[in-house]
Amino acid sequence: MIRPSGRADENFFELVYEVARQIPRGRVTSYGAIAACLGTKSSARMVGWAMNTSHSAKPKVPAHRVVNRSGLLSGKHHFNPPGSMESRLRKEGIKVKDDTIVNFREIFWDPAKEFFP
DNA sequence: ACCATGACTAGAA
DNA sequence: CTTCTAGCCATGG
Repeated sequence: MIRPSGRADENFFELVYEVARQIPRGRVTSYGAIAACLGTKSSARMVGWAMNTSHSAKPKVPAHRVVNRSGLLSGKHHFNPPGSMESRLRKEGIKVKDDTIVNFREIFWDPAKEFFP
């Protein structure tokens, strides 16, 4: 983990962006997984908030590859247009049905296990 | 300062 | 499977 402090600060957002940018094409992860990777395991909500403000982040953050722990596209209503999240995922070969990633378990990318070698 | 609201989650029933 | 609870903490009224 990067930040053992367990406390969110300005760096937290940048760290969330960095991790999210490492998500490979065609793979997805969850808010909680990113939070855990940063040492703020119980603050998945803050990861969600970070995604909310990630629209202005540069380089771009693939926020569409971050969903909740069930594989549900809980953040689709924050995209313009709302359907763009699903279409981007489909474009990467990810199957989505009823706002949920079908093979979520198989394409799940855990930053704690695969980001830091 | 107090209170409500979330792109959340783990655990319990 | 569903529903509920508690923990989380930045933001805004």
